[in-house]
Amino acid sequence: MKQPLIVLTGPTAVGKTKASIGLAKEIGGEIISADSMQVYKHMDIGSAKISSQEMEGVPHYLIDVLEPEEEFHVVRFQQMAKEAMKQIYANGHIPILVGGTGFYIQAVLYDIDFTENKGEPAYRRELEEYAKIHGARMLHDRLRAADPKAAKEIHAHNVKRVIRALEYHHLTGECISAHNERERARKSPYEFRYFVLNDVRSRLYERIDNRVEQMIEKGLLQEVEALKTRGCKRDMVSMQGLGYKELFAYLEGEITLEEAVYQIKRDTRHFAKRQITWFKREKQVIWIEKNQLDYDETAILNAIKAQIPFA
RNA sequence: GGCGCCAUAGCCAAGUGGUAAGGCAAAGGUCUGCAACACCUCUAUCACCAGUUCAAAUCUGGUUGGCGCCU
Repeated sequence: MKQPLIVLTGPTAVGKTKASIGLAKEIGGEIISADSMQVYKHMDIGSAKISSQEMEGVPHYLIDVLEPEEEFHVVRFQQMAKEAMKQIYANGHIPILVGGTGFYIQAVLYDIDFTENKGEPAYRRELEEYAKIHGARMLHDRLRAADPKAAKEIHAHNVKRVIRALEYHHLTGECISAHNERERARKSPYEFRYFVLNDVRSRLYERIDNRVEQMIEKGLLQEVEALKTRGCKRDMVSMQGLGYKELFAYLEGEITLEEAVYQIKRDTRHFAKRQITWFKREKQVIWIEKNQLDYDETAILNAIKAQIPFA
């Protein structure tokens, strides 16, 4: 029999955290964060990290487990999440995957296979160099020679993805297009329910703007300053986070504080939009529209619970 | 009251006789080892009216609105 798994996601600032606590308490769940920034210590304000008070005793995994200098990516997330799930099942509880990183959710939900290659930094660097010297077009031509199907699917300007496709081919001898096709057909090994909490766009954007203001008031700038003093560099994965990269630019004198705040709001809205696009494409998702439930927390919880037969 | 300047998409903004650049915002989308990343698609008939001309956002006259200066 398949193991149960609940996914609770939605665009940033929609209210996932709050709903997740209510849900966990009702069904005896434990929470695994599917968030690429909340894993990092010392990044509390900007990542809108849940506080221990807010956890209300519900066990949380993958929050505050890495230093900002450490690298984090899907593969690592997948490993850690699977481990956490094992623990939760051992506790006799239901894992609830909560967070806004759709890619990460997909990786554990469908147990996507990433293990085939270890990566070869030298080759990757060579490709980056090549792109810099000869341009994205030429790099894309190389991909066309190696994996024509992938070349058709990946836009030439998208250097990052082109490099990965080339790297994959170099490392495995297989086309990444073939790999993707195979993985796409995968069925989830879990008995899952995938909830997407959503709200009216204008309302969501308003919440985002307000939340950014609050972050600034709470001292986001000081948080970023501390990270900078600590030695964090802009090219670190952790410093790509919303709020961090913009304030970093401010601290280095590239933009004014006002511009930085404007950009954080704008980029966060863009992010929310991209998240929604992602969830629209995912199969078997259950949309929970807050406005249709009159923004009533109990109603939202009940709507979710009603879809969970195994709870 | 007089004189001068201006009026192009939600915002900024090119174009000064040949059939509306660009940027931002908004919207839609891609994504299978950096994903809070990276990338793609996409929005106007030029304040209004009349005239000149084969042809006007571009020239002329008027109307309306805004800005500046003067009395």
